[in-house]
Amino acid sequence: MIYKIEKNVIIITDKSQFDINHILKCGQIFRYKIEDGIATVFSLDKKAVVKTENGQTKIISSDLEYFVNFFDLNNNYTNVYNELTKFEFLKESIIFGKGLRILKQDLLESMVSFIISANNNIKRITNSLFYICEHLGQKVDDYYAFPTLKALKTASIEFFTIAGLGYRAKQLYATLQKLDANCLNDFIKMDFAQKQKWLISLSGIGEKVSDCILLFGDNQKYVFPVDTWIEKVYKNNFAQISAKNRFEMRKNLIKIFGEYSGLAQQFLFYYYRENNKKLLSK
DNA sequence: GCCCAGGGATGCG
DNA sequence: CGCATCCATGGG
Repeated sequence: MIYKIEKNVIIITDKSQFDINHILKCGQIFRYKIEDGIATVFSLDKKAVVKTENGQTKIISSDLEYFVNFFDLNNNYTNVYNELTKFEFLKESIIFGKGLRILKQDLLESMVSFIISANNNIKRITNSLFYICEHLGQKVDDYYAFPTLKALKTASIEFFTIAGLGYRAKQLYATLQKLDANCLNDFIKMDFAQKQKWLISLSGIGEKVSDCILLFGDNQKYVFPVDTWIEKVYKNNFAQISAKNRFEMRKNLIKIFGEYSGLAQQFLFYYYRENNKKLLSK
């Protein structure tokens, strides 16, 4: 057990298991703020405030059970770290991002977030998502919830354009019109191949976005989202393993990292994106 | 003005 | 199939 709950606060003392800065800044989530060292995280209609003082992390929320699952706190990462460290290539990335964890986010919120992420930058993705919440989500205390599917389906293409989605506005609109509570429930019962096939059949979702949704919104391990950064990492470090395109890079990387693919990808994305100038030339 | 950002859809051979 | 091209938009 890496946490305890005292006086309605989750307490974590092992920073090698949980570093809120790395968890939030590694690109898996967009709805968060860090001000004066205090992090605020939003997921669906929930909010958590995360403070770290004297090496002790406190998570404060009105729904602790939700955030125990969200932060995957019943999963001890010690063993995973030991296995990941065996990959020499990952060592620097793991040292840099020690305490990074894969969040267990909502499926629909992940779908919307990563459809918007395509060929976009993180700042603009963040602004768009907050805008959508402010205008379609219910107000809760001092913030806005992620909208319900019903609310999202009422939004027009024009609304999403104003939200800054660019050409992704009509893609998101089209996908939302295809969704309902039934198909999201059916998704849970599908096997991996069916899930991937269904996701890619939707507008605005290709292989990379599908991998992000499966990794962050469905806790899948055998995925390796290859975006522009991972492509650079590949060209700089795996040039000897020939790959014509991102599809082949993904296949090769999953073959190398196996069940640790999703997490390895996240460490690499974070490390190389944060340090790109000195590490990547191609 | 150019290039880039957590790529995907489309059309052409 | 593989591949080239287009797609909005803000920032560097």
